[in-house]
Amino acid sequence: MIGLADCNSFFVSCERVFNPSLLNKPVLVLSNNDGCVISRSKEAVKLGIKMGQPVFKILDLIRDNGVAIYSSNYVLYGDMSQRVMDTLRNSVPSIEIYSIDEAFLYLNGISNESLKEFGVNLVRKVGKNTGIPISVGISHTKTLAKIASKLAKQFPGLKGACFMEKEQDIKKVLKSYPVSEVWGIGREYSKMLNNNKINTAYEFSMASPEWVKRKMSIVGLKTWKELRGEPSIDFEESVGDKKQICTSRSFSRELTSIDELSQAVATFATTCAAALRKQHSVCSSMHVFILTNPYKEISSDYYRSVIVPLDSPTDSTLVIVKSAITGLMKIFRQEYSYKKAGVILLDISRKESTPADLFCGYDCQKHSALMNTIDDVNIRYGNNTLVTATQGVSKIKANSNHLSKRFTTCWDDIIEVKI
DNA sequence: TCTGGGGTCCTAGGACCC
DNA sequence: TCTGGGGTCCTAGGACCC
Repeated sequence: MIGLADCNSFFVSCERVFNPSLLNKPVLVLSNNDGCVISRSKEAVKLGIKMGQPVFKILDLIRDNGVAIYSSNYVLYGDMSQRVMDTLRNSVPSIEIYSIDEAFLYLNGISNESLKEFGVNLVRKVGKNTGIPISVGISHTKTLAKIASKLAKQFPGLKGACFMEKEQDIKKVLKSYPVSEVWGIGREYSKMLNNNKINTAYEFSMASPEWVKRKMSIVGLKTWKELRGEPSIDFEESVGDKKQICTSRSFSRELTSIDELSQAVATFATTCAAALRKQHSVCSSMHVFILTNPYKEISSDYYRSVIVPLDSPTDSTLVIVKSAITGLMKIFRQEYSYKKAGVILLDISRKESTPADLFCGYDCQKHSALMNTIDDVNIRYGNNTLVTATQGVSKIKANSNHLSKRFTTCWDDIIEVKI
């Protein structure tokens, strides 16, 4: 049997742990720049606030109902996530961390008779250890476990855990489960399926495998099999290396000068390079892109991007920043103002399996030593303590007007709270 | 005024090979 | 009239996830 543990309104729940007055009240956590809603408490959902909704459209609703709002505090959420995962890891044979707030549980060795009780106890244990409420779904496949966890949230009588085992029970659930809510079936496929008179998960599971494969590729076929109880999506215990590393941001205002844009792109490239080194990899090309504001009424839609090949595989911030700026110069146009930019590192491979390049054009060993030092300093004293000159010192600041403290990780914040 | 960010996998089609 | 056939590799774009 496979389980799925899913944190309820995770970001909101993290805020509540350190501010219990938020319990039972409508609370929102906002995206970067305080732009849109990315986590909602149950009470906020009841007010009709949608996931992804732009904040400026619901200001009245927020004011009239006393909704508490928070800027996203990823340092806090990342740390709380680790605590939840630690408890899960200590409670089952093995786990697969699927996202910041979800993990699949491998339940080998636990008898089916005790699984229902096991789920309820796990919910209690995580709540006690971390303060975070979770839901647990248990069934034959990952896709069915996902559905079970949704039911666990939906029906309070289940005490947070739903065990879905018997064929007739599963059939009954699938018959009233909208196909659009099945894991792996998004907006486009839902539309297509609905057009073909398939509205429930059960109807989908009754379609012919040939038809499903033709319309939805083998990915769709895997989902089809999983709904029928046949495990088809692998359990991955360890996370592999990333195959691409992306850093991109929207700006709080539109940027027009190449200097400001260069600073931003250099900063993104630097963040990417640090992540690259963290997984002991090198990259041999990158993608740089810039966008104007797509929501502006005067249509000036403008997306430009360029692939920059590197002379040899590298993990040097200096080389990566320089190449990113070279790319930016190729796509920048003076007559536009830009709302967003990003850098994606591509062609990533393990550093130790990449042969040294005799002709790389700079002193690789010196760069390596320098990068080690930069990483050490930035780990010890905080990100961006040591930066390249291109990044500049007057950073373009994101809007983040409702930020909570880094209660669990930052000494300055902790002291301030105590006082 | 104001609209997130970071990933994965699969397929079709083009370029190229002999 | 008729213009080979079989294969690989790469990339862009489309779908999905949280």
